Amino acid sequence: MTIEFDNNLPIYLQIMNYIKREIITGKLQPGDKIPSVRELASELQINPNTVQRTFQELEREEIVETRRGLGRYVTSEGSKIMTIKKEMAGELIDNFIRGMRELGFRNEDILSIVAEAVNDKSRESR
Amino acid sequence: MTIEFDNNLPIYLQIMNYIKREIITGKLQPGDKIPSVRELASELQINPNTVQRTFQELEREEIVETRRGLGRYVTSEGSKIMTIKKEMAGELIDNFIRGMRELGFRNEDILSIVAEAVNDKSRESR
Amino acid sequence: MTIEFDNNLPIYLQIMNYIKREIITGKLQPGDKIPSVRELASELQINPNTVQRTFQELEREEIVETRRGLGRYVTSEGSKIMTIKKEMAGELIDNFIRGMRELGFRNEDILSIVAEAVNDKSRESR
Amino acid sequence: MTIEFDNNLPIYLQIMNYIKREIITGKLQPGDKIPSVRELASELQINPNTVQRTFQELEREEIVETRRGLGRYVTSEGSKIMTIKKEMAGELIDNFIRGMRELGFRNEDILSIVAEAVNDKSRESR
DNA sequence: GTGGTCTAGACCACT
DNA sequence: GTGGTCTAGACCACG
Repeated sequence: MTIEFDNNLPIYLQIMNYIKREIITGKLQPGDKIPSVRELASELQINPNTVQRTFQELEREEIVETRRGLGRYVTSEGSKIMTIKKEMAGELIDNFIRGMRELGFRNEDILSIVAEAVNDKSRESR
Repeated sequence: MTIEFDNNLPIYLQIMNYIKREIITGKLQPGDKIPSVRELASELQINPNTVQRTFQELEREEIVETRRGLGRYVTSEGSKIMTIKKEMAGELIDNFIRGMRELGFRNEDILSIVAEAVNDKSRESR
Repeated sequence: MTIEFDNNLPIYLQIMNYIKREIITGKLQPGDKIPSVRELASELQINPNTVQRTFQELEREEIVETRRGLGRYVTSEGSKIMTIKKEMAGELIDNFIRGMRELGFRNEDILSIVAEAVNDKSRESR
Repeated sequence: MTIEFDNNLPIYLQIMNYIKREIITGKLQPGDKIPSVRELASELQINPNTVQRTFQELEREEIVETRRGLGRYVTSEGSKIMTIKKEMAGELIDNFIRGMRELGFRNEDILSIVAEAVNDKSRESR
């Protein structure tokens, strides 16, 4: 596991997003154990405090839960996962459409631009 | 002119975006004078230094130019405007599509979601 | 007469330098009349105050002198011209050599670089 | 570390130049940590904002990079250093030669003047 | 501890 | 009037 950090976004948010994506795409399943703070910190070469903060936030969002003395686990509540996915997608799309409208694009423009981009970029996907 | 400030983004960036949008949508034309630092600061109820920062960055992006002792003007190079629009739109769409892909959406999914969202939100547009 | 203004240097200094060069290279001779403030201002499309300032400074440096009711003239004292030339050249060379030394260049380096540059740039001269 | 400030040039530019020279002459190596904003500000007896401005500009020129919460470091890309040196030297020499030409000096004149000045000033160098 | 942003207010050079 | 720079001091997020 490696993450290329983007300097503009707090590291803890980048890790949060990374873990959420792992869950959404099924690489982390509900009930799976996630790495300990120390493990993850040394693996990613970052400060344990930062990892700690990541997990705190994930817990606040009820995506991860602590089992005393056993470690942290992905919430076993499967419905939560779909909720996260919808939330993240909803945010993405809202941002996008609001931004495009502010630039003066109309609905048809937006649709055709997306259509083009989606195909154009299919080469880059793996 | 009023801007509702969003606390998560630096004010100077929000003003930058605001002005870029004014240019893109034609409310500010190439060669137009933009407000002075002091004017805009008092209008927006913010510190002149913050406005100064905004203009400095816009100048670095060659969107605005200073004429000594006279004030600042939108760059008279019309071609710049299309460039800005494309840059801003490109960034929006890249972010969006990358994000959706990371969430596991496929091209068809993305397209249909956008189609739906665009119509759904047409009420809000004016 | 036209000058392309460089935004980093005050306009009045740029005009001063321009006039000094005209004198040094003999295009303006000692005793020649120079244009009036209004003439020069309208020719260069700048504020008369700026031209006024230029002339004031040139007068302070005794390069130009006012003859009441007749206009301004290049000083008739020929020796002054050589002085100006030496001053300007001296400043240029001091700046240059100090700068190069600060960058760690040695005497030999400086000489060879200048030799190269001088030849390299002879194409551009007209 | 002390800098004698020249009143004609903005302080932040003088510090920028100072740091660039430190890097070029090898006193600051790629990857080295540079002083924190507060440190340098108190050392040079200037306002932290001024130092901040300095570093911001150096960062924009990719000479320095920020590691979040850790401090700022000289870019580890060694090639950048030669680029800076060439840029700075190129600017010096361009200014110099253009200036001398404008004063009516010919290539031979320039060369001999430099030769003389370099030797003349060798006393001051160390 | 670090840097990033912002406010308040000042002085200066330039047009 | 304009912008450019600087000081003084504050608050915040991040690691």
